[in-house]
Amino acid sequence: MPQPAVARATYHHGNLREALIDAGLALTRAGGASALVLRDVARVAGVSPSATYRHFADRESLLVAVATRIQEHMAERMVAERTDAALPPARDRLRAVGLGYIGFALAEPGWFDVAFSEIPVRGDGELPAPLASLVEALDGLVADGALAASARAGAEWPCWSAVHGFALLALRGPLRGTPSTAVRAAAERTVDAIIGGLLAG
Amino acid sequence: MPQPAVARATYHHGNLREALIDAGLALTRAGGASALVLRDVARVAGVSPSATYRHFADRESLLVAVATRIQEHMAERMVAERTDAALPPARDRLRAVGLGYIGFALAEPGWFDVAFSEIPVRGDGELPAPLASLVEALDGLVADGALAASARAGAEWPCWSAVHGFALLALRGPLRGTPSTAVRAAAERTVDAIIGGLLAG
DNA sequence: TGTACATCAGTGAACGCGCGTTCACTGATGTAC
DNA sequence: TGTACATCAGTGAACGCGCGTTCACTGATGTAC
Repeated sequence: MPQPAVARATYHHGNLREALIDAGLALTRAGGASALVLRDVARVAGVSPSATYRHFADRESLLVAVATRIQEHMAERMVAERTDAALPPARDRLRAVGLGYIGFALAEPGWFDVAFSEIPVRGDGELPAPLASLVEALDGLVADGALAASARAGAEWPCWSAVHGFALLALRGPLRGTPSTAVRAAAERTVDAIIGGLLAG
Repeated sequence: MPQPAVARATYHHGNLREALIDAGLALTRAGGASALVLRDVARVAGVSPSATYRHFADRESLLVAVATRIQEHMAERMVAERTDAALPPARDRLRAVGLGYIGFALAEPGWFDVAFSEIPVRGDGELPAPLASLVEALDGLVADGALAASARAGAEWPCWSAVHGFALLALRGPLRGTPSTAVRAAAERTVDAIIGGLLAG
């Protein structure tokens, strides 16, 4: 039972909305979406449960706010790094994006759960923040001539499917409990296979 | 509020265990794992809620029984058919298995949820029933020389990852609501990409 | 510069629902003699 | 063939917990005059 993170000096909190999101981040990091319990969020923020309703209409609103924050955080962490110097840069960038997605999921399973398993996807057709680097990487491959312009549309789905599915199999599926080096090898193979197939097709 | 499926004539049910599983199948088909509510299951089976405890230790046990049944059902439906006569038979069989997995998920989202999203995977290292045809298809590719024997180990993961991820993106992700022909095209592209990459690597 | 008052941001207690689970019980069934 | 009794498979009511949410309230803050 965590105590209030910060004992408040004043009756008015000052920045409760942000504090609630921070509390949500702390709780979901350890426990996933189901750990976002309003009583707990309020306690961690040092406030009574009903105070949350001054800033969020309901639990779902807070969950969406937390999920969005996580997606932004994930996008920052996924700035592509070189993973294989033998590959052409554009292709390696796509590889890094894929491995970064999986890497984040395995490093932060609770957050990944909130950001990509529990949240219904936004209706506006906009992709979540971490997908922006996927889009960029694919555009880069077209610019380099590695991917035909005519094949660009919809190229996100094979890529995203492979890494998303792998993350879930590794977190909740039969790969759970497998030594991390073996998981890493399987992740690389999955990413390399989907990219290879995409560029060959 | 569904009424008892069958009004019982006798005090003793006769085959309540099976009836409870059937009720679970009916409920989860429409509502996924969260629709497996013991009161509802009992009502559909025409029995009082506490009667379920004579046959299952708790909700989780019933859920596992229902999930297993679904997996068996899915495996039966996934008997591979030719999908592309231009491909070598072994390769086309793998393609059919992948498209079958996705097809089942899209046709029966509630059941797919129970069988592959909510259930923690069995600890015995055994793969769920529908994966047997994946194993067979991969073995067939090795027998045909399309896949090197040295590359056989772990080849399940890229394949399963791609179709599993695609199913989830199509059911809960941004592809939800897309016309089914477009979804089908994206599914085929995803399956073809992962297979192409796997056989090329 | 001080006072009245609207407004905003909290509190604390409780409501209410969903739902797994338990408990004391009753009806039906089979088996020994 | 009938009776006593153990055993099994149900019933019905209620417990109890988690947890989102509401409601009447109180403390703090800012603004008009």
